[in-house]
Amino acid sequence: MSTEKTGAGAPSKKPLSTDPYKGVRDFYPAEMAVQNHIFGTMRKVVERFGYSEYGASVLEPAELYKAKSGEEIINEQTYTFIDRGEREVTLRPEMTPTVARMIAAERKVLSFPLRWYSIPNLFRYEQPQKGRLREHWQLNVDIFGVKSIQAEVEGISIASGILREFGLKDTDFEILVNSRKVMNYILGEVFALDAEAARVVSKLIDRKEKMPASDFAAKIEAFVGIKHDHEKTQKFLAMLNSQNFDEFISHLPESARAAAAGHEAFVEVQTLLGKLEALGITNARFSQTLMRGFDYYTGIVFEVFDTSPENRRSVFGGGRYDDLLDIFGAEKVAAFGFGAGDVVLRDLLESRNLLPSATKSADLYLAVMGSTLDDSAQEIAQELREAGVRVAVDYSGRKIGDQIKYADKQNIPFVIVIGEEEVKSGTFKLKNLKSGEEKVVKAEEIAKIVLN
RNA sequence: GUCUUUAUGGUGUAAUGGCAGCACGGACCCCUGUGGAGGGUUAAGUUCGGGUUCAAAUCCCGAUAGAGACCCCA
Repeated sequence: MSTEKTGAGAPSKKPLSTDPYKGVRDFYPAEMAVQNHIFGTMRKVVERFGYSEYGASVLEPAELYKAKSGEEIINEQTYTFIDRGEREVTLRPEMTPTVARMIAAERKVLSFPLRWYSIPNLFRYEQPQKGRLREHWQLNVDIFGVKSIQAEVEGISIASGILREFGLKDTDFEILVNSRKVMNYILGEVFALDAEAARVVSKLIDRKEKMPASDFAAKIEAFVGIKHDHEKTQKFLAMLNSQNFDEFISHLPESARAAAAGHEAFVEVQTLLGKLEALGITNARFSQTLMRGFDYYTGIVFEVFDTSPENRRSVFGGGRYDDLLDIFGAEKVAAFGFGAGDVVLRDLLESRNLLPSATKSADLYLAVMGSTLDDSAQEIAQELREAGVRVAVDYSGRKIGDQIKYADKQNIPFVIVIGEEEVKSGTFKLKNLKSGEEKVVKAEEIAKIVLN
């Protein structure tokens, strides 16, 4: 043990682990470059739609998350602790309550509509698994103050636009759309389930794909108010298995069909799909089994899935939540938004080879012939930096060959060797490491060639 | 919280109860104004804590961490 060698008599301490905390990641420069690429692409697309970035602390009063669900139990999947002033504090597990809080606070001052986005890190205490860690970053895009379906159209266009910007084709992903109003109507009115039964059945529907069809059927039949009515159960299941909206309607009980087809919520879904298609978004479709876990959604909900079965988790998800400001006693604001987590997105891009390859830390490396020339090299570098070139200087005093080797390993494309002659004459041999070419240039020509 | 599975230098691996080895990578040296080469030197490892055994990287128990599934999903 190396530690035991060191201390002469001193009690040896166990060295600290270099592992990051369970379920969180270190971002070494290579991973950080990927992360920056992901965030940069998101920002580019979102800002194209006129959205402004906001931010907030990772710490929130725990009550913010209790208030939302109305349940007493603070969710077990949060990091919650008591601070030195006896306040109960939670590391934010999602951004929506925070942004709702911010908007409620400034409700009277802000002019709507607001188009806001943020890329916060979020925490949840759970067992890490594919696509789920304890800390992740999530793009949050929200539009406030737009009641019309155009908010949904815009939000889903952004989601689609981001994935396209990453290089994905419309066939690589699909956008599933449902409506809380549709499902409330179906479960509550058409199948006459009480609120509790509707809630349980909603959860079941959400998990439908995770269990054998027979189990699912048995649970549906056993649970809900359609107990002992086998025919009705079959109808219900057939409805859930529908491939499209028309089929879905056709499986409703005869008596409800006409009313449903004309129901505002049903019309809304179809309108949305029509408008998306008109914008060239061809991969959106109705999905009656899409539920989403949040209780606060009030209308349209959507999720984006990878069409290859490798990534089962939704890449993006969101919906309309018009009532969330209620808990702050603020006047209602219409809201539609979605989140896009970095973990699942990264998995998706990686599986399709759409992540950028190594990035360069500098454009030009100055190899220096001996440390007496360091100062001269600094001066040359400084001038080039003023011209916008990213320049790094070698102070190692190593042999030129080694210095060039280093530049190559760092993926720096150009090298200039700084020696007595160069400093005196002001002309340099600019070496392109990719091609091996070497070109004699004057100082003022360097920037142009390197930045090209 | 539950289950499955894994854990050997920085990385990738070998050693199936009997000398912890190899490759790549790192540092240094040789080659002294031009890279990926070669030669040489060197540092660096059995995740942690128990147990079985004459003997443990190897078998057993526990912990921790990774991967994945469940639960949950914010």
